[in-house]
Amino acid sequence: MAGAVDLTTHPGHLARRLQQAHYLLWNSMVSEEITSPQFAVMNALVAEPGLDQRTVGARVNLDRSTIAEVISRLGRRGLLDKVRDPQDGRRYLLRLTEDGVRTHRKLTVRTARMNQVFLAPLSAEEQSAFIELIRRVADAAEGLRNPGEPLVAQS
Amino acid sequence: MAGAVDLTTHPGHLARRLQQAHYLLWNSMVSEEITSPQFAVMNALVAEPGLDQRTVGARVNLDRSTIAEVISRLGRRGLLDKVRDPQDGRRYLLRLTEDGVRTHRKLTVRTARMNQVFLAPLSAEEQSAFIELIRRVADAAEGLRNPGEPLVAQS
DNA sequence: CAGAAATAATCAGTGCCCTGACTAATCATG
DNA sequence: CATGATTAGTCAGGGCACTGATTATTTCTG
Repeated sequence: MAGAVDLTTHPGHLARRLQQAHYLLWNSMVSEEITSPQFAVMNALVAEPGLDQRTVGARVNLDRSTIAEVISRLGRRGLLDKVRDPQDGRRYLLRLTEDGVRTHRKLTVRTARMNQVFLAPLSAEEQSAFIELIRRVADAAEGLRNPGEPLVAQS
Repeated sequence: MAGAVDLTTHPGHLARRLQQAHYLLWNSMVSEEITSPQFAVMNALVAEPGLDQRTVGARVNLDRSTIAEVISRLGRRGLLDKVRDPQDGRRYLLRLTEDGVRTHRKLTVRTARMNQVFLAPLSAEEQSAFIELIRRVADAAEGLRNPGEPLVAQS
């Protein structure tokens, strides 16, 4: 074992394991059709209908290429509509269809149940700490890449 | 915003963001050639040379398909050797090449630096808590899928 | 020892995630 | 108002991650 490190102390390796574990739990408890990133996009459009792709991507932390794929899949399933912005011909304005809204509502319930199961091994205080610590590390790391961009809206 | 949930309280969404943030930091601070999962595989083979694919996968939490791809890439770059097990013709026995060992050693140093930067926003106590909480949640969620399999070696 | 069950690896198919190069539309400046 | 810079979206390419089906080998059992 000369030279090997203990990966269970490496946050990156743990982050990957955590994400995979969540992926599997989502599949078994929430949906086999809609993925967690797809739900995040739908959720952003429930909060703010009519956003363009780029902005949705910023809201849910998906880059321009990935958001395009996710949106194309949601569109193919009839959960979302794309319309050219008449004011700005580069943009597509996105909004959920009736079906999309219904699906989002249904998954919201299941997601809450899944979150409980996922966090069940922790006490209530630990759950809050867990959420807060991850958020701080993720925020900081994301901030390293977008040095200029303020996190709160800038008018 | 009727019906939208706050994703910053959803551990799954945070896990994805954390993993992505780590991916980007790895790319800029450790290597653009070798990925974090590839490093994990190499590390497992430094610890236990001669493992077969399946077992390496179990050590680093990668499924049979993914581990095959990762190993194939490492093989193509000359970092790892695959030899049929003479005792069991189904298995491939894996071990790093000289170059693989050298590369692992070099990345180990950089990985340690990256971990410091990644965790820098947390105090020392928070860093320990962060690691421990993620590990407990990931362990528990992984346990949900492999009900029978004990976590420690079983003879 | 032959047929059945189990196991290691592969393959096809889907989806997420990034980068770099490209197109089309808009905006800003001279 | 024309040219250049910026911006929204697409596309090609590489890598990670899963499932279900298939192949080859070994093991278990009658």
